[in-house]
Amino acid sequence: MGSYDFKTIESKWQGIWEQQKLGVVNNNSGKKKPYYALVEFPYPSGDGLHVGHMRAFCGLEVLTRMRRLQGYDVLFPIGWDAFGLPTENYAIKTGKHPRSVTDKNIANFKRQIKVAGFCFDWSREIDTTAPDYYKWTQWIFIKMFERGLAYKSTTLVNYCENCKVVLANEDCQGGKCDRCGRYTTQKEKSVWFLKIREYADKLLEGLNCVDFNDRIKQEQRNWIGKSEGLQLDFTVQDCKLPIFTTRPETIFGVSFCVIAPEHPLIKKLSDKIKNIVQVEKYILECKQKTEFERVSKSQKTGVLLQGVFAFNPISKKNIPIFVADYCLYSFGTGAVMGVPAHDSRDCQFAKIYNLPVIKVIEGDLDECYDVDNCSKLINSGFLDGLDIQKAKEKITQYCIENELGITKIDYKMKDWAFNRQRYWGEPIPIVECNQCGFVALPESQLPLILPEMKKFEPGIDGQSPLSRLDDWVNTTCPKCGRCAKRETDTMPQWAGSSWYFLRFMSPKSGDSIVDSSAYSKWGQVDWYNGGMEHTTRHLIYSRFYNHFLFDIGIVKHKEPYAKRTSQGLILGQDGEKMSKSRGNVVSPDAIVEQYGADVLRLYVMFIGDYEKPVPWSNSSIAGCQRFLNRVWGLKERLGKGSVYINEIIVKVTKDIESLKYNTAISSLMTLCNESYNKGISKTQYADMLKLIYPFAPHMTEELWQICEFDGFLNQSTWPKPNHKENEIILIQMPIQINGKFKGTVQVLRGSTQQQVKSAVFDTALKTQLHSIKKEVFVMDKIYNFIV
RNA sequence: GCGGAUGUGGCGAAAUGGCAGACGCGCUGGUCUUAGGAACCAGUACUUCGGUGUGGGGGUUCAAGUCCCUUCAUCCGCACCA
Repeated sequence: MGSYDFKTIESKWQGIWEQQKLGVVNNNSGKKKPYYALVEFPYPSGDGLHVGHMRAFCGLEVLTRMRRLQGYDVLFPIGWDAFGLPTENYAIKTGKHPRSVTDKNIANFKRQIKVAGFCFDWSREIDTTAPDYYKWTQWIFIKMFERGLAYKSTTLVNYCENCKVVLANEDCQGGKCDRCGRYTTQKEKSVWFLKIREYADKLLEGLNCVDFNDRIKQEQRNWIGKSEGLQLDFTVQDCKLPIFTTRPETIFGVSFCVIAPEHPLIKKLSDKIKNIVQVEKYILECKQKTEFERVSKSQKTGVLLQGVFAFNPISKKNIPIFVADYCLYSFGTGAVMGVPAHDSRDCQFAKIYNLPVIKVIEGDLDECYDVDNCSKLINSGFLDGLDIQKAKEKITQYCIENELGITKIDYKMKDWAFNRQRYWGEPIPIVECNQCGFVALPESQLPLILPEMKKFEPGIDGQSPLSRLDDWVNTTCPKCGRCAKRETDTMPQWAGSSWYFLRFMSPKSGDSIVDSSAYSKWGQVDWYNGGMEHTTRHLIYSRFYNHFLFDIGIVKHKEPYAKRTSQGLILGQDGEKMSKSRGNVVSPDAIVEQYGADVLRLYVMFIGDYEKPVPWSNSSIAGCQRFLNRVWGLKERLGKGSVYINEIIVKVTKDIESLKYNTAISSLMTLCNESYNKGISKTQYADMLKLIYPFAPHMTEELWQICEFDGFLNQSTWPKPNHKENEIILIQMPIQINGKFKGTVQVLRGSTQQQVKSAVFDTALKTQLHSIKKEVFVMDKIYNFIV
């Protein structure tokens, strides 16, 4: 059996599909059910597509190929998330313009996607760097600005010295810059923020009505990090010192207070703090610590504020105050009540400074951080004897009634630091006017085009390149007409990708972000697949954008994506993450060249559990090639015999719906092997080709034509199981004695207990079945005799 | 520390509580070939051939990889969040 000529066949069918406009879907073709499948549009890097993209795209490619045969109108678009640092850095390094670099990279990506046979709707291709696209990215920013959701504020922000850019918390998780890996520093800067925190609860609630896997939901919940507690006012001299706690019931266990180095109280009390020189020195040391040093939970440090005390309004005691950098200014009130008996961090700190440990919850351990909820309060005045929950309620109520505190909710998630001091991004459409303050450009002035620049290196001291264009910077205020200056920073890369799923519905709409009839056809994305690494970045940002657009009446669904899945990484053959430096990168181009697109597609779907990481194997891929060659070879043997295909139809359909591509393919392999043994009819072969088509569309289309089946395979219909009446299906039924497997008997499917029993008594097992105590029979599954 | 997962052959893995290891790779032997990194056929967990085997230990059940308890190990995410 020879192999098929994949090169000729694949380019032939790619040409035909392009002519047929196979991926193109019309917004007005009313009757069919719509289905919107979305894969994350790629960042067109200079390295080209890697096999990870193939896996990410192929999952929904397979689904959409099936959906079209099932009679859906399928929207499966693609575009380019093309603004961003790597392109800009590469352009600076090579002296090219990011536009030309981007265009070249896009052309390469497009070529690679096409030779892999993906069936995207190219008529809807979008590019976030195109002015008619980023017009709307800017428009959304203005809408947020108008509603007070975009504001500028001077505060400490994450800054990467290497990339010379301010970063959002999402861009430097673990304190490291996403782009270059370097630890970021904290810098005081004037920065645009989006009030994503205002949407924290909506983002949490929204998770309850979408079909995301639990891992994704949980990571998002953790990232948002909601905590509910009590904000309670201690007093220091005449000043209030609000502290935030989720454990108000431990209030009688407080033996000290800790405030963050940035806390304003220190300045306020500076003349009363006796050791202010020492305190200021400590604060300076904290500022000079790198993020790494600050975050690593080494020995806790701090300095006592001498001469001042905090008054605990509940226990009426005065307690010492420390400044210590384990207390974060960015969370709660920047001040903590120290309860060393019931908090491990406070305990560590108390040990260093010999502070009293007051136990207020009964328990065997010296330090009981994790007490169970039934434990009773002790040493706690009017809370004594209550369990933790009751005590919590009572103290909270007491504080509110006596106006000592309020219940408060805080989030780990911070507002989104939104501007970048770099060139290759969307200009922020705001001017600053001495008279009117910050003023948004009117919609008629959008898009605000990114001006041409020859030299666009980041400026010294974090100045944006655009600030060097005096002609561009100096403008007039749209409100009062006086002189004004443009904002010179650009938006982060996440801006353009936060709403792109909407643009695909009507990519050319000139007068609105999305055409309303197009929106009413497609609405939510039915299934969105992308990388796990975007869970607390793009996925959260785009949900935020959509909730906002819902609130201003642009979209009708609160949540943009009904279902979200994430493919696992494809690792190198060595089991390590693919990277150029390790030299373990597999290029899809090389695989397509050697094996063809169908084999590559089939293999990335067969390689393992779709949602788990899996190492690439250069030898395993040959199995997929053999399989396709065997399917090819079957065409010579049609009509001689018959094979059971109904179960396979059901299984493949179900498996494709539920990300179990590997088992779908393995059952097709079994079918193929059986067809060689038992023979296969022409109609069964037609069904088989349909089932393989989503994975290996080129070869199956060719076989469809060779076998002279009707029309094109891509226009046929997805097979349905065809159960013939009185079809005789024999099965091997396992027989157990005392729960141990003893052998099988061949019976008709659906045989009754009596029928199976008599079959068993026709075998040698009969001799072992003397005094039967009990029998367990499950039709078509098992017969267990207890003797 | 918190959260989420995952532990099954040499490898990737499969199994609505019902024959553990399907399917594929690799490996062993054979057929056919000038040749084999082609194709085909047979075999491939361990075994003292009674059985034993899904990280370890308990339990529920006629029946456990699967459910419950416990323990160990690995991976991922967040991480001094009060």
